[in-house]
Amino acid sequence: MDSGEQVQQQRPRPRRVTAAMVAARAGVSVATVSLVANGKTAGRVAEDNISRVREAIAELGYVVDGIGSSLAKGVSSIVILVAPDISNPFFAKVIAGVRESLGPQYQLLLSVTEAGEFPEAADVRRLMSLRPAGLLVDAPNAGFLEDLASPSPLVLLDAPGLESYAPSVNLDVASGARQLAAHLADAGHREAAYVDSVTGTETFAVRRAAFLEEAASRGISVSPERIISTTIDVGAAAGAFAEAWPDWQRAGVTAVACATDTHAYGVLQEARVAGIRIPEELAVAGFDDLPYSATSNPGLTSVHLPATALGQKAGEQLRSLMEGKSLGHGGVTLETSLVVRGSTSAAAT
Amino acid sequence: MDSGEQVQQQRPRPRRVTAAMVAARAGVSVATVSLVANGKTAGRVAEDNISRVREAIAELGYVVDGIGSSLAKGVSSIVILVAPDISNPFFAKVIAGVRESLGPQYQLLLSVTEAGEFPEAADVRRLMSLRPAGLLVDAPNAGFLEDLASPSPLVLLDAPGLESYAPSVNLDVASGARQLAAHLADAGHREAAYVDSVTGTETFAVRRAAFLEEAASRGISVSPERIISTTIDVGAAAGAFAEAWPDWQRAGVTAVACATDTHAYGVLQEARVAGIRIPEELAVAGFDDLPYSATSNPGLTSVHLPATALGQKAGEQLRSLMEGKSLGHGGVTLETSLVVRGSTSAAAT
DNA sequence: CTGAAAGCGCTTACAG
DNA sequence: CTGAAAGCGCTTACAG
Repeated sequence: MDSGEQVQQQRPRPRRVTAAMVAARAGVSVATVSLVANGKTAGRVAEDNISRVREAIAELGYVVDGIGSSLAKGVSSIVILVAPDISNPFFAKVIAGVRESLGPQYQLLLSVTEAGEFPEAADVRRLMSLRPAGLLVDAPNAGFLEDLASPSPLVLLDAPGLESYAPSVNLDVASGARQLAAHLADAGHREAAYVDSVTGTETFAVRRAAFLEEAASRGISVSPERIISTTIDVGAAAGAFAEAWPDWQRAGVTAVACATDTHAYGVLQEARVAGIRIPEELAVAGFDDLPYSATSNPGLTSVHLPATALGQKAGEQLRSLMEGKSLGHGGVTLETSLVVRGSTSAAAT
Repeated sequence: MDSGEQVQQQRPRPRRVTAAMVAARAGVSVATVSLVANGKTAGRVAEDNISRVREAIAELGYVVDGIGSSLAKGVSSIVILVAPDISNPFFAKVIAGVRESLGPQYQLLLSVTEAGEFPEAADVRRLMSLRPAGLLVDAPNAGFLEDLASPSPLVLLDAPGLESYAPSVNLDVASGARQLAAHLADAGHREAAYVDSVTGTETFAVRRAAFLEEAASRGISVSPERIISTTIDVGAAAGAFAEAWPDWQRAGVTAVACATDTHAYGVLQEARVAGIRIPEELAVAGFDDLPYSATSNPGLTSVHLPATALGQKAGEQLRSLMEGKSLGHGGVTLETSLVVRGSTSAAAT
């Protein structure tokens, strides 16, 4: 603690510096100040006026007022990121990627709602009244997009099957899901279960469908009563698994695939409590490949999803849109891949 | 995937509904519309006009324009949350807590920067030009607060020693740190190391100082060369630990305390690779008590920090401030407590 | 109780 | 190249 007791400074409340003040100081009109402040001087402002204004701006510490500017332009510098599940650590990386590619000109507004929920129509309206420069929607469902009808540039993240609504950046989760099913089949599993996310987003439907299809085609049985759903929460998943396990065990289940690593952690946790040996007695796997999946013991087998790249790509696309460029045709799809660790293979760590 | 191919709707671009349109429809002035829309009718608008306006609002789907309103009022409905490390999952809970207590009237704007960095003066200026209704700053340092000089209501989170700058909600991390040192001393450790965060925020300084002091007083030696720092990242911590371990081992180190669980995961990961037995050969502990700490094997001993409560309390305080109430005297401090698990105690899980 | 009007701070045709 | 002016959508004294 290097700060000790500090007395609250009673600074003279700094008056907001306006374009008019800069104009007066530089001896020009506010129109000219606006042109200079926005870098729109090309062939419209004399060199010496440019420097006079720049000086005045620096001296007064002038910053264009975001609100006034937005009202005049009809659009703000805010980019809204809507996502159903910010509590997933996966998401922090997505945000970081978005931030990086968006640059400092845009401010990122996070729309946070109840875990797994999308904002209500009223919330969306309120958000839109901020006149966002652009919108990013993560893991949406069709219903939400129908309601949205955004007049602002819009890019979807992780929205398989919804590409027709807006430019999308997707993850090839189906491929990862198939790799996982194949891996389990190769290891000799014949009876499996699936822990899904209750979030009604398309990406989870795709993960499950692809896994089930590939599993079936490889002789793994996953009957409907062996598919359960919980929120993306370690405790919730642990509880649901604890409740389901006796039946599953009786049915000879030897492998559980989970919609996210977070769900899988819950299963691992409960398994430890219940003394279920992993992977000998039960193989466990998830999606996300969170940093902790490499750390847990045993390590968690997981479908790696490139979170940062997802955010970056989406930010890039949105930026192009906001700058009025049109996008190269077809959405972007990023690769996923299975990372095998000790939770499904005694040979791995 | 229940959506299949959808054809992009070519909706007639929905014209923005303004107060003037509502006024025309209801047969009143825009002033009256504004009063009704803002619920400031008490003794100023006739009952039948209120209902006429309400009807018109509903029929047209009018929403007060955030930008126009902000400009007129001089302040927006945006609350800015500044934090140096959003990649820490701890943070997602803090955000959720803030969101909950702030209510739907305020929009949460996230200021995201490079991991561990605070926004530059220029970034802050740009943010302030949005005329935020309030500011929340997580784990700040004194320098940043000096620069900030915010005219908006401001509440600090996890800002030990900085209470003089603004109302604060703190975590008693020192107490947790002391409990941890005591726990290690009781377990017989005499030579320890510390993995710190490079983020120059006060909370980490307090954690370290309290740990070192209590350790020293209980006969645990942590010489300066046994204090290393990395970003809050599993891989970075793993690498730094790998490099330091040979020396530490030679010096007889049997315990490592980490500034965050994330750092500790890195140590656990590297320990597994290097075949270091936990906790027999090396005891490991962190701060945060992330959900994964209960799941890892061995479980990670950690100082539990009440993340959601932190966000909630801070949101509450800010809300009071924004509503013009003055705050009860003295900052709030939330308890922390040590959770002992297998990483420091063979007896625990 | 009501509305006309000023004003918030800016941007952008427009006339010169 | 430059500035006066209109306008963005709202809120808030103010006069009635």
